[in-house]
Amino acid sequence: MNLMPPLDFEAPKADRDIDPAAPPCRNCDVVREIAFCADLSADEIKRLASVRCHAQLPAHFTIFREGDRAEHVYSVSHGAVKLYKLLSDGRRQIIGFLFSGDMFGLALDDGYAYTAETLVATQLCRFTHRKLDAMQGQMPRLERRMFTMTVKDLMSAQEQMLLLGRKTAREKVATFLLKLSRRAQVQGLPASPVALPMSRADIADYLGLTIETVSRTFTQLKKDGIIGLPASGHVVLTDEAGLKELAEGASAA
Amino acid sequence: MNLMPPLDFEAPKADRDIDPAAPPCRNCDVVREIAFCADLSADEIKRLASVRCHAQLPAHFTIFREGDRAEHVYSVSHGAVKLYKLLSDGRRQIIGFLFSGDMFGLALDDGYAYTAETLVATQLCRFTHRKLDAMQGQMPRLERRMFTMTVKDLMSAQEQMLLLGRKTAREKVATFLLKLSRRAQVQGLPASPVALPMSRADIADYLGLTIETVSRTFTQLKKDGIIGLPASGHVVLTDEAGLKELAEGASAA
DNA sequence: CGTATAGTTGATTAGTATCAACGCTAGTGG
DNA sequence: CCACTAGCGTTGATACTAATCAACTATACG
Repeated sequence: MNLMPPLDFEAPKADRDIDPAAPPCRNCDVVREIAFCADLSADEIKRLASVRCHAQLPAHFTIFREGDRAEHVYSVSHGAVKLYKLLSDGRRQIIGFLFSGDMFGLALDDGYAYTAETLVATQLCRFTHRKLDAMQGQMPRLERRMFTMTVKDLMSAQEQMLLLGRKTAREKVATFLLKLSRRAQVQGLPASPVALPMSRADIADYLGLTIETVSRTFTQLKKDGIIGLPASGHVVLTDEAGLKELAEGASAA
Repeated sequence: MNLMPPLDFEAPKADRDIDPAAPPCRNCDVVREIAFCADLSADEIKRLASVRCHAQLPAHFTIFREGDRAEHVYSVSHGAVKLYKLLSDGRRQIIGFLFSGDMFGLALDDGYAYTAETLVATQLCRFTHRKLDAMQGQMPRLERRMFTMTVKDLMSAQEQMLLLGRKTAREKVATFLLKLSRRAQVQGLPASPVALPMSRADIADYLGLTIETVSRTFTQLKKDGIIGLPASGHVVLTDEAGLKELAEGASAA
């Protein structure tokens, strides 16, 4: 099992590096379309902006920890974030990788249910739950949007349950690569040379495997001509149809 | 793996047995508190009631299938329901067991993402998405309530990811029993002789195990004096503290 | 250029799946 | 009313996937 503790053990001072006067996100065009700011009127965006903070965080920065009092909701402007839960002996399950436009930090009373950490240098939007709640009823489209995004997250989580409970290592890796590829396309990036901003350990903890099994599976898929591994951190989907078959569980080779 | 197809292969005629004039739920007192009808004003409940259907369904009845056009949202009044996803070769993952007050059937465009089937004779409330959408903005507390319930479902799904990806068979079963026990308490039932309305196959497909492993694990927990198995379908939590330790991953015996 | 970290590969083990047989329970028909 | 049968659950023997342990290589960093 994995004994990797969070990489950043400083007191969780999320406020450091959060500058209310920081400029808005870079790739706004794409993000505006998919983030929870989508669908809003100009007026609504203005009101929302008044309770928003931007932050530029370095890679491997702990945004908050499981159990921390849940004060903020976040939206990824640019970069990548992982969310994970830990067992007492250090076993870790990554419950999601987030990219531009994704939202996280929703919680009910009991504090955050997971730890959030940047994978790479990341720009975030931050909103306080309190202020959002105070605007409750005034921005129906925002509430609606957050609801829809949460339903989508739930369905994605259910897909992941199927993966974790019933798929083989090979199927898990295939599904993972396809998911990353589709996510890249949503961002307007090419489907095929997919960037892997996360480590093998992260992939393993996301798929319920060990580092070694992930590595072996990559190698095997490469040997079978299904993927290419040109450079560390990048995968070419040579045979996307083959990957899809694998991902859906066409059990025989 | 499991080759269990849905038990009911009739065309999905959910309308059969759905009688708009049927009486409202039995254990309303409890259900009203926890269902999504909670928090509503009398007026809101009245309006909601006007778009609601009740249904009394037999055990092992398929309510809808993965991929069906998503027309309704459901709330369990009385009974128990399982939700599951299938791989093409029949492998199955149960993504949730639902009881009184639980909601299901939310979907985005692409049809239901899972199949829903009763475990026992079950009474349901049904609402059409269309009519609920039409009331959008008019019943903020209802929307809020559905949102909160979805967030709760998401957090529960994330817990289950940790279970499926990182827990051992023993830990999985312990976690499952505790979860059932806590759910029973919410319904005002005793914590300890817990009813298991689902088969070993269902439990296995919920925990990402096989029937045999579930059976063996129950036997082992009984030998260790942690649980009692007085009759089929019931479990006594003899050593709740021990179960909790197990569930949290206190790895050593 | 040297060291630390991440990733790959190999050998072995362990936990759970698979295959198989058997017992129990409940429903059925004589 | 009771033997019969079907399905569920349990138990045992064996197989196999992925984990563990270990060594080595490649990459990044000071």
